[in-house]
Amino acid sequence: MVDTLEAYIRARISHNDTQLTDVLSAFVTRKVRRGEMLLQAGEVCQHCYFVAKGCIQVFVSTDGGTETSRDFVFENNWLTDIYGFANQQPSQEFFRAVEPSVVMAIHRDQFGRMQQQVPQFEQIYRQILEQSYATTVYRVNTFIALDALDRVRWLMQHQPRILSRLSNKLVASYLGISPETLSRIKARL
Amino acid sequence: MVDTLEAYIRARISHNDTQLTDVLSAFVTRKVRRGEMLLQAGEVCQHCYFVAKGCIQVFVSTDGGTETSRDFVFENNWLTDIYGFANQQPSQEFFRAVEPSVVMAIHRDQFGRMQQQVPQFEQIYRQILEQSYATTVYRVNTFIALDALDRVRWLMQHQPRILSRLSNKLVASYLGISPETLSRIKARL
DNA sequence: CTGAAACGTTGACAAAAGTCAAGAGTGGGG
DNA sequence: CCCCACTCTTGACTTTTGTCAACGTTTCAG
Repeated sequence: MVDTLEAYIRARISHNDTQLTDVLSAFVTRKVRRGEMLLQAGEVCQHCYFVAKGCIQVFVSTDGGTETSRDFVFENNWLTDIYGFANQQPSQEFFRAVEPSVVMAIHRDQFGRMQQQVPQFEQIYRQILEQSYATTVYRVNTFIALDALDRVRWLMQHQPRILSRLSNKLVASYLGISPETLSRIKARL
Repeated sequence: MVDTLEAYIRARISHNDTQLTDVLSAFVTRKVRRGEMLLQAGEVCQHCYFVAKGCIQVFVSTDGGTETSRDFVFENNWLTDIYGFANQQPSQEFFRAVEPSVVMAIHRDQFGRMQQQVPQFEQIYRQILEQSYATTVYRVNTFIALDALDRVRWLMQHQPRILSRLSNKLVASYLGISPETLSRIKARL
């Protein structure tokens, strides 16, 4: 699975092979079973993950037990509680594999070391940060304004993968609507 | 107004006075009238602003003309379309002064120069990025799950300034509810 | 100061979405 | 490969929120 990560990095930064090997060896491969948690709310996130296979749900849980998904991270994407990871603050979110998954994990300490040793690593971090931020801003702008129907339409246009690959229950938790409403909306499209 | 920015920077980075002067001189002071736009959707954001006084509304506009506010940036905070600013992409958002305001503007070219010349500048940028990201994540997690009443309660707890300082219409556009609903909710609290 | 334009409040009604329940369908762990 | 737990769908009903309208209040630009 390290090849997925290697390809990702090769495509993005200039490098020499020694450095690339160094970077790759800082990552640990980890299999995650369906339903298994990678991070619990309240925990301080110590790892940055590259999802090599599968899908990780990022969600919050209310007192009533309702779960709301902020994001689904598929293969070839990064996953971490960025703010908590950088500032050693407890996470408010949970990470859970919703498919059998494989992640490449780098510990915070190694991550810091890499940032100092490999300048391009810093660049990648900033790219991830900027990209994640842009995605989240987009999500706020879209969803505060739209009703249930338009949210589904938006998802069909911008994230069809979420609709086709995940259960209605999960999709509904991403859209902030009930599964029943989602079911009815899909029926009349 | 440059003193506001100077205090902000002094409080955050180690420096020598020559560097600080260099940094400050890269900024241009600009008065913004109430209602005046600092950025139009579709435009590429060329500046990073430090709001020294007043309040800038960050919002999107739907085809129907409905405006939804993603953020209100008060004095002592940074304002830019981060993704578009960094990647020279058109903005989807508008920036508008909702109070008579004063901003300190730094052009993208100067910004890049400062990042190279003053290492701490890079740190500040990353801080802003991480902070903005965290805020936006918080907003998504909160609002997708909550109904109108709980959104208002959340705002009272976390952003009372928005409630007390801005008009009901603006607050409603931030909460994603109608002004009438907000008015009714406030009446029975 | 002042008046026009925007804003806030309230009521009546309509539309959207949630809740609860029950039965059919499905998928993945053993 | 099969069965059980979970999910999906549909219906009936309730609750929440939006919309439209009317009118009083505020605000700020000239």
